[in-house]
Amino acid sequence: MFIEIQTNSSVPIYLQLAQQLIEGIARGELKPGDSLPSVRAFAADLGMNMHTVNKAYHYLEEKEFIQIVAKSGVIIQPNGIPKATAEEQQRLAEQIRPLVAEGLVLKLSEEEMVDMVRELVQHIKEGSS
Amino acid sequence: MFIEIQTNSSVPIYLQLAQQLIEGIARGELKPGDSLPSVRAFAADLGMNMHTVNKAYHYLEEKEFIQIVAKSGVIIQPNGIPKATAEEQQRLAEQIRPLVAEGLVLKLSEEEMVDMVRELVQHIKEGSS
Amino acid sequence: MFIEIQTNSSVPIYLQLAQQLIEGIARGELKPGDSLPSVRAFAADLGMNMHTVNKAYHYLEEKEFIQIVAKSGVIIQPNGIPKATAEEQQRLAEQIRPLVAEGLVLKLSEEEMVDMVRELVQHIKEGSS
Amino acid sequence: MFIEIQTNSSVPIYLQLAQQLIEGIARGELKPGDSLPSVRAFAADLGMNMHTVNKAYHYLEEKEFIQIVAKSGVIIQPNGIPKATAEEQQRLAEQIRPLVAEGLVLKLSEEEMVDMVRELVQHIKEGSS
DNA sequence: GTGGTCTAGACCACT
DNA sequence: GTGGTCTAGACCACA
Repeated sequence: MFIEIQTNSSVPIYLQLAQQLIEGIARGELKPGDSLPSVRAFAADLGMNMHTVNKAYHYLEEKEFIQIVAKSGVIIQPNGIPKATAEEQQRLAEQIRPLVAEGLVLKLSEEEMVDMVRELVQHIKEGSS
Repeated sequence: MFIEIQTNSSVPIYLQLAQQLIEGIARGELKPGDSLPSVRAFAADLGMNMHTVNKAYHYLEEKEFIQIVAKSGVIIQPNGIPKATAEEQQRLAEQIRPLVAEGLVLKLSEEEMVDMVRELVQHIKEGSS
Repeated sequence: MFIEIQTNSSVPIYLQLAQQLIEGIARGELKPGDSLPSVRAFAADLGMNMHTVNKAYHYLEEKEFIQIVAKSGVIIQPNGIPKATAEEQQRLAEQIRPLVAEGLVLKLSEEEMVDMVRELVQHIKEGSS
Repeated sequence: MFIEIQTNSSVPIYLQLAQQLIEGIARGELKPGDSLPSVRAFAADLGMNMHTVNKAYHYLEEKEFIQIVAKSGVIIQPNGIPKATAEEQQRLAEQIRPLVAEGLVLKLSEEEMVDMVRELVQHIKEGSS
């Protein structure tokens, strides 16, 4: 699992890390029950602050994508991650909404945006950037 | 043009304002050449600070969606907004990517996400939230 | 004498007008003693506010490039414009300075900037933009 | 790095600061990767407001002369600043143009103006005012 | 009356 | 401790 951080991005480092772990799960590279490195080891590995890795883990725990077992380790949700609730879908839609609006202003057609999503799905599943 | 701000959202107020103006443009409610309220009038109207409106305006100016004509007023890009360049599309896709990844983890199918985008397009064009 | 104003420029309109009149003088199109349109006529001609033309004229008067004779008219300095004093040269240099610095940061060589100036001199004398 | 601000100049304070930082880069005193003071520390140092320094930094960031790494600090563009594009050269030329025109009106010869530029280059590189 | 600029002081997210 | 955001209130240049 390669993690690549853009230090000069406006996206916080902890979020970039969390998002890349999410992609790892989406891709099936990280499976239910798999364990993740300890905060300390991961931080050392990635050359970032322990707090930052910790924050990424807690972000994923809040979404129930992982389980943090104190003094033991971190594992991908072992029971599998349940299908999005209507609420979660709604929340996702609200986050995508301003981007779709911007696309429309930039004169992208509905089909072009749909294609963009389809391509993203493929890229994520293949692990290509 | 109704603007609705969530003061307790993690999305900065200036961004929420900018995004809703973008939806207004996408919906065709704000047409090229239309003028926007003065920073002061708008701020008073929305119950926020002048500088916050100013920041939203500058954000939109940077995207070339509006023109700030110094000491005169603010208007929607009068020449029309050009179609997204490949770069802009790429940037949009990168912003949507983590959301698509999250959708996949939440076991949404490609079609479900495509439908989500289609619905968003309709909602934005109709002006419904 | 064609005057072309960019309404969406950050350079104030009165300054753009004044600068173009200065180019007219530099080019020799406006000669000592030539008269300029009245504030009222010029404003109507250019579709701008009287105050704006007035301000441009006063700007040029302060530099002693023109003479405003109350209730009579505006003429190009009839005695000819004297060569820059050391002070005036100094002031010009100070205004050019930050632009030269920016050129250096952008890795332009001294010669490239000198060429830029030579070309500008030619363009101004020919009246090309 | 000495910064000298003229409070009674018509050039905004934030711009004066930015221009002097640009000179620092041009002079090589500020090298790629060097860090700049925090907005607060610099503001206190210079006796100005945090927001004014912030504005100068954002101005330089827009020009891609520096990088603002959120919540971490500000550094001189670490990859080095690329050579001016044709567009950037054009923009610079347009800014210099009215000054050259004024020089011509003040009967400066092409050579005198070229010398002025050459001297400016020397002064900037030496750090003399 | 408009946006531009500046100051002052506050809270927050991130590292 | 850093930059990001927000509020508040002021003066100025421009149209």
